[in-house]
Amino acid sequence: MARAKEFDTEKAIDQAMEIFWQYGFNRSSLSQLTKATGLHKGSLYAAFKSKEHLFQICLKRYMNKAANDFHSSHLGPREYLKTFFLKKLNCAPKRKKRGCLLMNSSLEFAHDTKEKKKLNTLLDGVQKNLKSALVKGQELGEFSQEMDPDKWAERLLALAFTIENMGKLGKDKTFLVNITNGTLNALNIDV
Amino acid sequence: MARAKEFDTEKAIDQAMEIFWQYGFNRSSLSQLTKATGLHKGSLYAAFKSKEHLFQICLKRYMNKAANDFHSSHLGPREYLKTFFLKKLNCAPKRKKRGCLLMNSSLEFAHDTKEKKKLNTLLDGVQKNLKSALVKGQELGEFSQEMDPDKWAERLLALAFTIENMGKLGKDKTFLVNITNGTLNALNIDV
DNA sequence: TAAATACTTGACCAATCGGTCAAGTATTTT
DNA sequence: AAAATACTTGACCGATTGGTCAAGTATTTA
Repeated sequence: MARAKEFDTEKAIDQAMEIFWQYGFNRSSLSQLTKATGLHKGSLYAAFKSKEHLFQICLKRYMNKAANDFHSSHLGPREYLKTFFLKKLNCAPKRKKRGCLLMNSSLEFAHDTKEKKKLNTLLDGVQKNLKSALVKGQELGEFSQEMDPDKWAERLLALAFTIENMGKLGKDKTFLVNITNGTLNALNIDV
Repeated sequence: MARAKEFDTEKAIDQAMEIFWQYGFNRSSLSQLTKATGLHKGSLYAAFKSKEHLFQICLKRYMNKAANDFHSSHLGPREYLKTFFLKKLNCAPKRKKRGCLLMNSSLEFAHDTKEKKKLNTLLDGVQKNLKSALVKGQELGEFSQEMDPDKWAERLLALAFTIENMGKLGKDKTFLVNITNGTLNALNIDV
C-alpha cells in the first residue's frame, strides 16, 4: 500500500530532550529542536503536534527512565538511598550544567498553574518513593524508630533538588558531598 | 536652560525588578517592562540603554537592599542566623512564587559563562557573610569548636537556596520549616 | 507499472522580539 | 517671547518566534 520507513522516533525524542534539558522549554527554539533531531519543521509537527506536546513526551520519557532506574535496583533501603545520592553526586558536576529536567521544569513553570500541577504530581511521586525506602528501612531496623519517614522524605527530596541545582550552578563535587553529608549524617548514611 | 523634571528612576527600577523577579530575564518582554514601569520604549532605552543593562541595575539594587538588611542587624551571630532563616521562611511562601532574584538568575544563566561569573561572585558574597557570622559565633562560644565554618557556610547557602526555590514551587511553611530544621538542628538553632 | 500512501521539505505566515530614531511636547533660562 | 534643552512618543526596523501547508519524493501493494 504505502511507505513504511520512519525516522527513529525514540531517538528524536531523546535528542529533543537534550535541548529542553539544557535550555528549558521556553528558550529551546524550534530551530534548535530541528537541528538536534535532524527533522524538518513539517516532520516534527507531523510527528509531535506542537512544541509543548513534544516537551510533554520528553518529560514522560525522562521520568520513565528515572523510574526504571529506581525499580531495577535490588539493594536494601539504606544502600539504595546511598546509591541514589551517590549517583546524583557523580553525575551533577558532569552534566554540563543541565541539572534535572523535572526540577528545572518545575521552576520554569512555577507561575503556570496548569503546567505546575502536573509537575508537582511528578515531584510528589519522587517523594513517595523516598518515603517508601525510609519506611522499609525502618522495618528492617536500618533506621531509628524515632525517625519520621514523612519528614525525612521531604528532606531527602529537598536534598536531591539542591544537589541538582547546585551542580547546575557549577559547584564542584566537594561542595556537593559536603551539603549531602550535612543531611545524610543524621540517617547514618555516609557518601 | 532646559527641562529638569524626570520620572522617578528608582521607582521604575523597582517596578522592572518585579517583572524580572517573577518572570526571569528572558521571559520578561519589553512590553511587560514598559507596562510595569509606565515608560514608553524610547524613554526606557534613553534611561537604561538596554534590557540587559536594566537587568543589571535591578539586580544591583536587589543585592543592595539585601546587604542593607544584613548590616543593619544588631543581633548576635546565632540570633542573626536564626532571624535570617526565619525571615526567609516567612517570606518564601508569600512571595507569589518569585523565589529569590539572585538564585533565579543564577539558574537562568547557568549556561552563560560571562553572566554566570558575575552571579557566582554575588553568591560567594552571601556565603562569605554566612561564614563570618559562623566564625564570630564560634569566637563568642555560641557554636562548637568542632564546627567547620567553611563547610557550614556552604550548607547554609545551600539551605537558603533550597528554601527560596522550594517556596517557589509552592511548598508550604511546614515543609520549609522541616527542611530548615533538618539542617539547623546541628547548629542548635531552632526555627 | 500504476495507484495509493506516507514521509520530507522549505516557502510562507502572523506575531512578537529587542532596539532605533525622528518628530513632537514640555520646561527652563535668557 | 525666544532659544535652548530635555523628556515623550509611536512608527518603524530586521530578526526570530511557533506554526501551517501545498508540493515533491519515496515506497509499497495491486
